[in-house]
Amino acid sequence: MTETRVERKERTRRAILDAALQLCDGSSLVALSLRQVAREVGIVPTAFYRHFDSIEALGLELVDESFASLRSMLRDVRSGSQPSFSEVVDRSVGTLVEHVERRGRHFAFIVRERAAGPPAVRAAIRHQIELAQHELATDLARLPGTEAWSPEDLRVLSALIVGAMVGTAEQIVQADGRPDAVQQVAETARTQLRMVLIGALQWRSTPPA
Amino acid sequence: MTETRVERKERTRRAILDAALQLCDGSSLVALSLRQVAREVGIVPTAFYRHFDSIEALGLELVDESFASLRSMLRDVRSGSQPSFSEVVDRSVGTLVEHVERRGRHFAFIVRERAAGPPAVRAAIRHQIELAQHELATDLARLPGTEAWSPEDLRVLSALIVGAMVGTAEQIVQADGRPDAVQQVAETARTQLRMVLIGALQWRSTPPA
DNA sequence: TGTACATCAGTGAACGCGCGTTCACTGATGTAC
DNA sequence: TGTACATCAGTGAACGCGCGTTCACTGATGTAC
Repeated sequence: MTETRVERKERTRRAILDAALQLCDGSSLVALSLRQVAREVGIVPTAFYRHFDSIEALGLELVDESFASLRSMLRDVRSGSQPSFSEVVDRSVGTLVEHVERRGRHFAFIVRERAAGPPAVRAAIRHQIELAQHELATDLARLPGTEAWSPEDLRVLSALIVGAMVGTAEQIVQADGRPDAVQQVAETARTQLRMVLIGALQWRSTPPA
Repeated sequence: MTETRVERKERTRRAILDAALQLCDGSSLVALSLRQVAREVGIVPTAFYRHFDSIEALGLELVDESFASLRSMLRDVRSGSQPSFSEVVDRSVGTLVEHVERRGRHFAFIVRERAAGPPAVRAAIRHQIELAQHELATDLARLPGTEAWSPEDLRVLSALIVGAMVGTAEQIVQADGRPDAVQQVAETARTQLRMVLIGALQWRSTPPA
């Protein structure tokens, strides 16, 4: 016996998640059938039920996995001593690129299902993005220059930045591993973040004309 | 005879497009069947083929329709004399809100299928968004304060603004007609645009720290 | 105006297929003694 | 260590259903003369 029953089950479960992620790449979870997944994994369709109640339940699991890696990414960026804006921008974009490349299918999944997944999956993703925005707002409040900001302004700025990052992740996924395209997207993202942060820093001192 | 054969055909075609838009609301085009559409319209499934080759072809038609209204929106914002930044922001956001509310399902369709539609539909949407970004870059080049900008910086800024507007449209669609929620999203969008434009105006004179 | 023919949007039967889900089962792994 | 029993991941047949697509058709509308 080289593998316990528990380990074998976990391996099948993992295979189901990976197969689902791969098969709905380029389509959507709502167009994915339980039988396709079972076929890909090499089990009989009914065996699927030993692991998940439905494709939707599987989708919720994938949301959790995806955001676990996203949160670890955000933790990386936050860690370390208080850096300059320029450093924050470069490190944030760099970490995003690295993670999207490493977890490409998970990010593609999130980007897709956020708008088109089963309702429960969409709700779960929306919730996770709101959490990310909230965490970012908390961090922004600690940066010099934002002391006088209202919570509302912090929220708005966080939403803008997270939105731009989601857009960036989308384009990296679309670049599909071509290094020059990824570099171009990363450079665009860096410039955009700088523009936003410059605007934000002027926000109180220079009200809109 | 109150209706010619051509008029009757056009009416059915219209009904098919509307039914498809309604039925894939909350799901996706890839999960929509020809038979569902036919049932909703009140024709036999095979009659569908008198109007479209496939659901995908119908989707491409919906993309064209959606962007026709988006382009008219952008034309509205561009028209008129050279206004201040503040006016541009307020009018742009106002027009966006109005159009998304009036053409809610079309915008929801675009937002959804952009990430999850059939490949040809996704490509068509991406192309139209690129066109919109290009048009915006052209207009930005005419505003005072951008004379010294590189084409690349204009492109980056356009992408940032269009991205934020897509995000805003997404949230308006999500607000689903609740006036207070729509107002909140609109206010957020106005603030975001102001932050971005303030940053952009400082861009040359204040390089990132 | 009347007639004969053409067009073509919509019909309805039929097909083979993949789907989700049920059910009773098998047999290797795990546990109690 | 050996035996008897429990667990449970995976099996395989069966079901009814909705799907896209084919085909020959109908009959009202439109056109040519």
